[in-house]
Amino acid sequence: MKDVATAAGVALKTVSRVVNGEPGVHPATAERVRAAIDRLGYRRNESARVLRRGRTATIGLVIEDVADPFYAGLSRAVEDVAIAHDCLLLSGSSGEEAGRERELVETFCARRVDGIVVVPAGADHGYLRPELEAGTKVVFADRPPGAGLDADTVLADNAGGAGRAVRHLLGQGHERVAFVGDAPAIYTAAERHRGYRDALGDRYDPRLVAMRPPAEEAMRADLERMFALDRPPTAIFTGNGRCTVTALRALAGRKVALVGFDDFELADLLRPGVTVVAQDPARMGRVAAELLFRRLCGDEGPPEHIRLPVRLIPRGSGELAP
Amino acid sequence: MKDVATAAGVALKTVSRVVNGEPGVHPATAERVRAAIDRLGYRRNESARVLRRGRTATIGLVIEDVADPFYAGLSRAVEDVAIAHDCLLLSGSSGEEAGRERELVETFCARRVDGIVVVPAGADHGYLRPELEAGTKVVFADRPPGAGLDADTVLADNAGGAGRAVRHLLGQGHERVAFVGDAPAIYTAAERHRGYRDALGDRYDPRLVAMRPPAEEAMRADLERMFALDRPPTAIFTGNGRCTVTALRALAGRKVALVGFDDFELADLLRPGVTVVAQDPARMGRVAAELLFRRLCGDEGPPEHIRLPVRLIPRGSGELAP
DNA sequence: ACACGCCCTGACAGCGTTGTCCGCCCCCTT
DNA sequence: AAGGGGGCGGACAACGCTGTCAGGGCGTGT
Repeated sequence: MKDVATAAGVALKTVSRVVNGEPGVHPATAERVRAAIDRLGYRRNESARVLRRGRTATIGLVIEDVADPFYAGLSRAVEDVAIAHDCLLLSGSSGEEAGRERELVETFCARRVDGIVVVPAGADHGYLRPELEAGTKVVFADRPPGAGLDADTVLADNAGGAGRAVRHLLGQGHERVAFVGDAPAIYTAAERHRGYRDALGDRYDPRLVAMRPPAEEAMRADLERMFALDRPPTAIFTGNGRCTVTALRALAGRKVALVGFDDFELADLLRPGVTVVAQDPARMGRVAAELLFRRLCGDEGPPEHIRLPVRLIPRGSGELAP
Repeated sequence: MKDVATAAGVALKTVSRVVNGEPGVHPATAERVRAAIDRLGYRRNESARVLRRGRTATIGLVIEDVADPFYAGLSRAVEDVAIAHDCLLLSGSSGEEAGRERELVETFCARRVDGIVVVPAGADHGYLRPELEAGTKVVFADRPPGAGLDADTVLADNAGGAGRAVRHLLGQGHERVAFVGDAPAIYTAAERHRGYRDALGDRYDPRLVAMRPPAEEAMRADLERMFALDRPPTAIFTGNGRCTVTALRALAGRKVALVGFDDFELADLLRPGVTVVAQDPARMGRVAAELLFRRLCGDEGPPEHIRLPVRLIPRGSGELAP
């Protein structure tokens, strides 16, 4: 910038004014400055600007894994909202590890992001307290923060959606509905299990429940165990997109009714089409990011807890008779 | 930091030394400083650090759309490599618009990212020249830069893979193989078309070629037109993952052999399984990012042009007889 | 013609950090 | 006991930018 000023024969501050489109610069001068800028290939140093002004125009996003379609969709929506607010997005995948989540959040804070959207992997967010006090805005998406922290949260209607799925299967005449979900430590998995159990009431049988990170072999074993029971399941409710896909593989053509939580591409092209309880990851991302920007714009209201609806999409697999 | 120094009763610089783990600080002093840091919830301001040191420990990634599984996979791989080098990742989606690509790249440069991995949407990268001269390292992935710029590039073997797919279909006895690809302005689409045409030789018939952004209705019309020909296609080669999925929907059960470029989840669960020429997006991301970091570590060799192999995965749809 | 005011420009400080350099003090050696 | 050296701590400037404030030149009104 100094070089530009020298080249254009003006003061540093005048160049700054031109670069920032501030008023009060003679058009001819501005033109000379712009010419110098082009000639020298000058580009403003945002780090210095940030240092001076205190706002980074950057938000952070911590998700579980960008390569998961659910989070990819959420990610894209957050990005779009950020762009609309002239912000950039720093993102990182926690890989479902609390430590990694914390590292990411702390790194983002050290870079003075204006705010963060977090899909928490850990259960303790005490480490966030100093950040929150320092004014960093945080919105939790998909899962709530650990106990003792009341913050903005955007969740899907997990238990409700699970209940919906189970009642749909019961409505088809199924009496034995299994649940295949992710590790119980994961909030969404636990909530969906709760919704499943509540909807089943007396019919609930823990032998029909398998909860662990989805892996084909393990799931196949779980399913075999269930099918070997006296009264085997005639329907399965899977707890998230990856569980659904893994289950479809593990079932290998066995004819069972199935409803999955989370929609996924090609669910309609399989035979039978896969009935799902669909969330809208893009909407979740958008809502979370918009809430974050409202906070950044000075909204100081009490923490909001938004619950997004889910919807059942019948495609065939959930309508199979027992 | 000043506050910490005051609180600990030491000089600013001493705190800096503690924070950076520099030697030459008495253990007791260091402990006092750390206590003050904890007490005050101090966190180093990276912006100031960047300003002073000149390195941001951040790299940029410009892709077409994070929500596309191909780019999501690539993205995750780049992120992993960045993390391994203690770098953060700024990412943005160009949405296949040259202007947006340029904006993203320029914004990243203004933030002084150390380097950028770009999946170019535009064809003219003259705007990058000043950045390159300023020392910003750029690696192109999936598509090469526009003419006149020789830079590090990581590409898949597009034409070769397309030829492979077509020869596979010809080997099953097909004489009429159609190509359904993305817009011809997209490098990968054009290359795959080239491979397709070269492999067909005399059998090439432009009436069996449809190239445009994949949308179900338009593609259905294109396919109907082809099937209405005197000698309709008995096999289809689709030019990328989205085209494959769109084509599967547009075909709606019509029995035609099909090989798609790009693998996708569930391709094995459809009936028949979808035969594909698979690239490895994670590998592309990893290779590109590692090349970038080699450059950042001072490798000044001539630009590299890496071509990644693809592999044919037969699953049934490509093995249907005419 | 003079005063006043407006428009434009520039000097300067400071954002929070780190690199350089200097000086103190203590301990060891002679 | 005096001199030298090393280990430790501190003062200062600079990174590139922007906010504040002051000042110069020129037009306008009386």
